[in-house]
Amino acid sequence: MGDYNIATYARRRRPLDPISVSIIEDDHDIRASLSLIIDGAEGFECISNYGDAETALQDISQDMPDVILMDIELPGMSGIDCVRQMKKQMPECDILMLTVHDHDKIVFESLCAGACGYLTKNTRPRHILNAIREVRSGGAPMSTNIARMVVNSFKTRHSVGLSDREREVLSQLCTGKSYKMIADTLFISSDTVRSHIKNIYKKLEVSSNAEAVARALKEKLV
Amino acid sequence: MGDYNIATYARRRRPLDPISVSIIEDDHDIRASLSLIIDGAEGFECISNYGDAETALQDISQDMPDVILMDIELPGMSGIDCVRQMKKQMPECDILMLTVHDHDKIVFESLCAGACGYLTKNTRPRHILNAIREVRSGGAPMSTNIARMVVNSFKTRHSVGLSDREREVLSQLCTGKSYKMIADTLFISSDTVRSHIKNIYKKLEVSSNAEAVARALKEKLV
DNA sequence: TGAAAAATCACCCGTTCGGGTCATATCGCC
DNA sequence: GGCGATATGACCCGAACGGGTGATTTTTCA
Repeated sequence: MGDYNIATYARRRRPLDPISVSIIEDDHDIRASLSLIIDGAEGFECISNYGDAETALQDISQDMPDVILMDIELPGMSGIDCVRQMKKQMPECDILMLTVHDHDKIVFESLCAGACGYLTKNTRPRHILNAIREVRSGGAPMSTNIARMVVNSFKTRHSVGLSDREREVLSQLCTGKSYKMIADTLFISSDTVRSHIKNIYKKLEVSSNAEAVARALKEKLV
Repeated sequence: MGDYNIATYARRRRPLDPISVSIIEDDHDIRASLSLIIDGAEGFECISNYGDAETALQDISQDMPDVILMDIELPGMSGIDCVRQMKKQMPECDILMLTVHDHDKIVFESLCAGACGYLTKNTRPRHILNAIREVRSGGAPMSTNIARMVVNSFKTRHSVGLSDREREVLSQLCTGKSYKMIADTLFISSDTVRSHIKNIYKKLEVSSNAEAVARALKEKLV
């Protein structure tokens, strides 16, 4: 803990130090070329690399890198679980996923675990270096298609054919209010609220309060 | 509708056409310089610009731009509401927010409304042109700090001191299961589930199913 | 104009939920 | 060894909820 603070302090005091990078990637060739790319560039330093998550988790706190490049498909523990652990050990460290996967689930899980950026493996060397610089200066570098995926995930979907009033009631429900409280807020009787909610349940194909709230929030219906 | 499809078809067939851009921005000077920047660049064309949302909404369907640059602070209807309307009229059109605001709420509201990217106004002219190109090729250009803000919003927070078992029960609750169903899933009695849930309520400071689910999902506790 | 959809309200009935209280077993930690 | 936190379980009670049925009014749209 003491060491940790000193390291952080040193990094802040000497911003012209090279950015130190660790690589976690099971393919030896890719690991070697990433290493070369980073060490060969002005202002970057590859201080360690690992072929699996377990070894990395054990040893990386000695390295204290500024940035980690993380593959997802590793033997044993996945790169995503590894991110979760790493972030507990070193919350100040920026982790960039560098992987072939570009499916929603994997991308979002990585970001939830604490990754600060997400590059697909076809990214050119100079773009990788740019991304490392960018993440270190407070950004979140992503491949273009990943960025769009991330931004699209915010879009409110109105897929289910709820009426305006029903959406209004549902959004009240999502604040955790009781029928009575919703009724008071919308200036209608609580029987009317019940009536709306029964219709909402039918349209959402659910049968309880919690289920409706869960669907509404997960699918961004409100 | 017919016109709309023809326009789309034409755009897809002739990718070398300049990218057509409309600007919605109330400051005349900024509007004029953006116009100049875009028209002065190879491969771009500024086909229209508006000083307020209402006029834009009325007339822009004639312009059918590929990309819209949208300010947020407009006289009358806000840029965010304008995005919502525009997206209904022209779902294929990419909208980039170009504004001074960089507060969470405004940024996320913009993206929920359907914006495909978000640039802060200190963005350099050539970066604006890059962003337009990027959004047109399926990306989601954002200023670096905005990107980090967006990515951070995914992070699972474990701020509230729930025990592992409590988190497990809560995550079941968030799927909309009844106490009985959770009990069966976790192989415990439903009275135990109730007991856990009562403790969860205390820790989350809530007093109902819906409220707990809402907090858990909104604050990403599970 | 006239049918369909949406919004409003009411009542019944059985089930689930929320709050309270209490008890036991286990685990980690000082 | 004992204290606190956690996990497990039970019982009671009243309030809230879910499902069904039915009715009136307003809005919408063809």
